[in-house]
Amino acid sequence: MSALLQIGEVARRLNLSVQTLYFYERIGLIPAPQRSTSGYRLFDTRDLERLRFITRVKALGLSLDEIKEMLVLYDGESLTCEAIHAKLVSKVQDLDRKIQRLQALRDELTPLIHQCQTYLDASRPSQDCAALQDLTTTNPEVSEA
Amino acid sequence: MSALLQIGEVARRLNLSVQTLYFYERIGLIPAPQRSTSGYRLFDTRDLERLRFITRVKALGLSLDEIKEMLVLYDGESLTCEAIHAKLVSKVQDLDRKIQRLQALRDELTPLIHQCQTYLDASRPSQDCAALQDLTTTNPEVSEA
DNA sequence: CTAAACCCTATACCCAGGTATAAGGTCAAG
DNA sequence: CTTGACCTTATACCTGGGTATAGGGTTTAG
Repeated sequence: MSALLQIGEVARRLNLSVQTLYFYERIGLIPAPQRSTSGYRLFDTRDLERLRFITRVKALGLSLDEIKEMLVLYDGESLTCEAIHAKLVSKVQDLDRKIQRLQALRDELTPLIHQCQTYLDASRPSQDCAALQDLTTTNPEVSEA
Repeated sequence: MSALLQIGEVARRLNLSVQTLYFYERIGLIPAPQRSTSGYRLFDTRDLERLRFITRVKALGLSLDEIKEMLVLYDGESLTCEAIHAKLVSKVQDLDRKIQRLQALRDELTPLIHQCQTYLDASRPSQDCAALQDLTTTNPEVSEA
């Protein structure tokens, strides 16, 4: 057990492509692994663990840059509960902000749909749309855009 | 009134950059405007109206491709209530899907935060984090990723 | 000995929605 | 007649997270 694995086997086990592994190495997400005499990459257990950490955190929706920050802590043996807690809290706040922006957009669109619906209900399905009139006559350059 | 405007003035009025207007022309979002004898672009009222429509719809969160589709209807005089209604409904559905994905992510992160909190409360703030252990020991290659 | 199945590097490309830069032409004021 | 604020084109660059392709070397089975 705990054998050294070639890149293809690693890719297969972690469900990543070989190119993705090259890419992760290139951007410094993982360190350069050992090489065989012929120059083949050989990944050990530590490498695999690090990659598992990466894929797991990535699946949680953190960006590669955010993961890189966590890996600095991981490398420094200072991946404490506080540090992780802080990262997770800030990520959740970030998600909340994104959700709110999308909700706001949805809330702006919904009345326009109702407006269209009113026209459709009035059996004037092909008339110029009042909602469209709003869109062309409002002055976006004056609003906060 | 209804004078012809140079590109800089148009950019100023619509709060866009000149380069963005070039870009919109290049990708076919707006038609090539008239030119002066010296080759300067001259935008008329129709051009301005079209741009106002674009900025307004863009502010609603539609992509330039989606706007291009709406402009085809606009150009064909067939920008009916039905057509707009359908576009808006599909956009709202799209927003709903995005919101749900972010919510799911949030729901996955939250218990991890609570787990961290438990350790912090137990006055073991710098110990290895149980949440992290979960992250390194679960097998992402087996899950649905 | 050869063919398949691996591996390597370097480079370019993809998406969206622009932004930046270079290198030049035009127009009005002073 | 020159300066500065405009305008023109073409081209390259940016973000994020990879994917694709070209042109090689290696290893293993038959």
